[in-house]
Amino acid sequence: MTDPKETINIENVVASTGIGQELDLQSVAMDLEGADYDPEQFPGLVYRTQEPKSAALIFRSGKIVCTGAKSTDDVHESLRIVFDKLRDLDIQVEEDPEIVVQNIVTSADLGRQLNLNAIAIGLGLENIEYEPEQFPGLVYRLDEPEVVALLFGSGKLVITGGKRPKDAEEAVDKIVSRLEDLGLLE
Amino acid sequence: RLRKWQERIRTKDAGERNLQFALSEIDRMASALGVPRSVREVASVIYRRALKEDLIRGRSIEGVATSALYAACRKEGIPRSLEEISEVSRVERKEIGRTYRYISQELGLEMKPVDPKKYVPRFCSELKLSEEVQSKANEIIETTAEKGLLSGKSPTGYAAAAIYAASLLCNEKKTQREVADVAQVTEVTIRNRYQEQIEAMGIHG
DNA sequence: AAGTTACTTTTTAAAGC
DNA sequence: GCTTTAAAAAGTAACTT
Repeated sequence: MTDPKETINIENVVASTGIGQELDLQSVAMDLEGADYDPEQFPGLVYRTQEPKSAALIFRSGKIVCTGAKSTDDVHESLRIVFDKLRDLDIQVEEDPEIVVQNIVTSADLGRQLNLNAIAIGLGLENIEYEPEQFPGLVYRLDEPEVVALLFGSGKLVITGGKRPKDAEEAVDKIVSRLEDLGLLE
Repeated sequence: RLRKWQERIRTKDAGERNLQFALSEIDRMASALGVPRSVREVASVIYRRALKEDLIRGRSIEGVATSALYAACRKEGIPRSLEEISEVSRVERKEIGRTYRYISQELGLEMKPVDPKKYVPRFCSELKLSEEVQSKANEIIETTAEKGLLSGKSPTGYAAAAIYAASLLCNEKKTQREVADVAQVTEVTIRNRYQEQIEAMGIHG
């Protein structure tokens, strides 16, 4: 039997950083090829990196948000590319700006089908949200670690809201043990 | 001081008017849906609780009133789908769903997931199907749900597929389109649920 | 009927309305 | 509250072919 922990896969990492300098997004948009900038729609400029794949949102304040990376290493690599592109445009960028991981989205597989109706009752209707007319997943909010888990009938799940890869592992362990205690796994 | 007193009266009047508007809207929608008086009363109680707990701030009165009615229908065991509810409300389906989840959580309504069987009598009646078909549909729902087929599936689509299957088994066939129309789901959904259900029942149709 | 695209849920930062 | 970005899960829906 595969340990559900070993099925954990990081799907998306969101991080924030800043170059410590104000930017004229209009000119950055003109000089940076592939940049999408529509201030009427959104105040940030969108710049996509190909390898590793990610999308960076660059703001007038010089703050940057990076999304779509598959690991924390990829976040750093993507942002290094963004910093270099800005330097190519003669924009001063700090040596290495602090990068803060804000959210990690993970998927995992419990390896067996789940009876979501029974789980909703078992975990306590006051702690969960399960509205199959609106969304097929059961929403389970954990306190420790502070993450949100989406459980599906297939046994697959999504863990989001964590800041460290370890948060997802701890969450999966807790979910597995709670479901086992309730006799709702297998 | 006179001004402050007038302001209080004005505020009180405004609050009274808002409550009256919300309750009349619940009444109007309940009538349009044809639900019994007990449901309107439960909806009124939920709305007043939401008002007392200050859950309406930042939300529309109509949105909370509609959500209270949706919750009341479920609490009373005669659920209406969000699609049906949105047809008698000027609030869009997505907003009703969001507001419902919010007040449900905040008021601790502890709503159980909707049992698809609750839709069988009304849908079958609209389709003029016999008691026999209803029983068969209920049997299909119960048996297949026990096997875990219900997880994550919409209750209306699940009920629609079971009714379609039962109508075939009882020689009172209704087309997928006819059932889809009363349940307000697509034929594709009925087809998908139907296939899973007959397979789990060991039937070959 | 199959295939594609797209929307539902959750999370998170950013600046501005 | 909303706007934008990414990503997974599974269900439902609306298109086209």
